[in-house]
Amino acid sequence: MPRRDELLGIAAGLFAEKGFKNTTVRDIAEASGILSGSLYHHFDSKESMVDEILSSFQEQLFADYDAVLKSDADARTKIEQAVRLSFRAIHEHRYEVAIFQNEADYLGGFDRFAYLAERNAQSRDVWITLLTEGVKSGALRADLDIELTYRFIRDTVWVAVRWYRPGGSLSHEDVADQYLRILLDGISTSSITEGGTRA
Amino acid sequence: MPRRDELLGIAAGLFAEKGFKNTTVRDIAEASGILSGSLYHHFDSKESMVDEILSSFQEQLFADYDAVLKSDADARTKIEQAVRLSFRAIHEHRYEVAIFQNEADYLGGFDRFAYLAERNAQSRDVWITLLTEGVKSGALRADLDIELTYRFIRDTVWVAVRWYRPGGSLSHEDVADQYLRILLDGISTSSITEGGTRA
DNA sequence: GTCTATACGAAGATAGAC
DNA sequence: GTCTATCTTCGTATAGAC
Repeated sequence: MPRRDELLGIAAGLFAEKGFKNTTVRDIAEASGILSGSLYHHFDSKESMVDEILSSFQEQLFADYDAVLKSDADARTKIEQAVRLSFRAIHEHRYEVAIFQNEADYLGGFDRFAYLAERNAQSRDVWITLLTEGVKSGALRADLDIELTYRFIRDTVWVAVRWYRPGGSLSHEDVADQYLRILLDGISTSSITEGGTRA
Repeated sequence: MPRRDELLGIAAGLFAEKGFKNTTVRDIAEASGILSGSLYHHFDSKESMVDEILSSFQEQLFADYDAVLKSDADARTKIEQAVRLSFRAIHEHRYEVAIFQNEADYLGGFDRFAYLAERNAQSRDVWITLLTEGVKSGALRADLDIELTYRFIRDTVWVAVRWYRPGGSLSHEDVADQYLRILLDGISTSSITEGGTRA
């Protein structure tokens, strides 16, 4: 692995654990076994490091979403796929996901990170499309508040990065299964609706 | 309102919006219309400010949880009450909730904020108890992974502080209703279980 | 590619006048 | 209760030697 990538990986771990602002350039250098000045041989600034970490991750993630969106599976399958790929992303890129979750609000305020907001909007489009399809096709309840459901799914999925650990008792596939089960069917044995389709 | 509380409120807003570390003592002073040195007449440090904000909020919140836990309602009702009071807390104390959500991990590392971890454990106890009761009483599916379900609920509820705004199109009661509906019944019109109780 | 040395600014905090 | 002035430490970043 090129030195540059190695350093980025170390930085990502620290940013994810302690936060961007709470991680000093000296911390990153020390964790890498070099001195802070030496980092500037590889990067122009601490900001450039997060930038590279986040942008390369996002690019990959959205390529995956696009593939799901464009597939010809039915609405419900697409939703399941989108959820599963999100948990896979948490598994494979947990530092990147954590940094995005924790810092996007703050970083998004700078011009340089305007793409974060764009990606967010893009992700919303994907989900709103999938959910709308789902309701139209009859796979999802017709009385759903699509916007709220989108937020619910988005939050539910990504927030798992706070506790998910690769190598724990549940694999990312297991977690995705359980989450989907709750999301699709709920935790209750009986419905609270009056006049729902199931009761 | 005593000056002290007024200043705490202003600080809370800034901490919630920009993060603890990203908010400078000078920011707080400026937003309060005074100079940074003057803040130290009221507080010994920036840390003391978050400390006071978080600890007083937590005390109140846990009193509410305890009341639910000790009530003699059935398991399902208690779960609903616990969810509703959480959304009410988001409504009434959104800065405090946001700060806790964003900074607990980092702050929890300091001795002074050890109580945050204790409160977290306490909250877990409440939910595990409620969910276990729920399964035992037959109100919740017997095949639930209690630990995972706890995390799911905790995350789902509190993360709403990221987008909920008082005065928006949905009241906190509306949001709680919709969340409970999804949590309890899911978003689907038909079950994905094979051998579930409903299918 | 890393080190030494250091500049520069920002941030938390203090002392004493008003 | 706030201001003026200031100290100190820390963090980002740079320059040039090795």
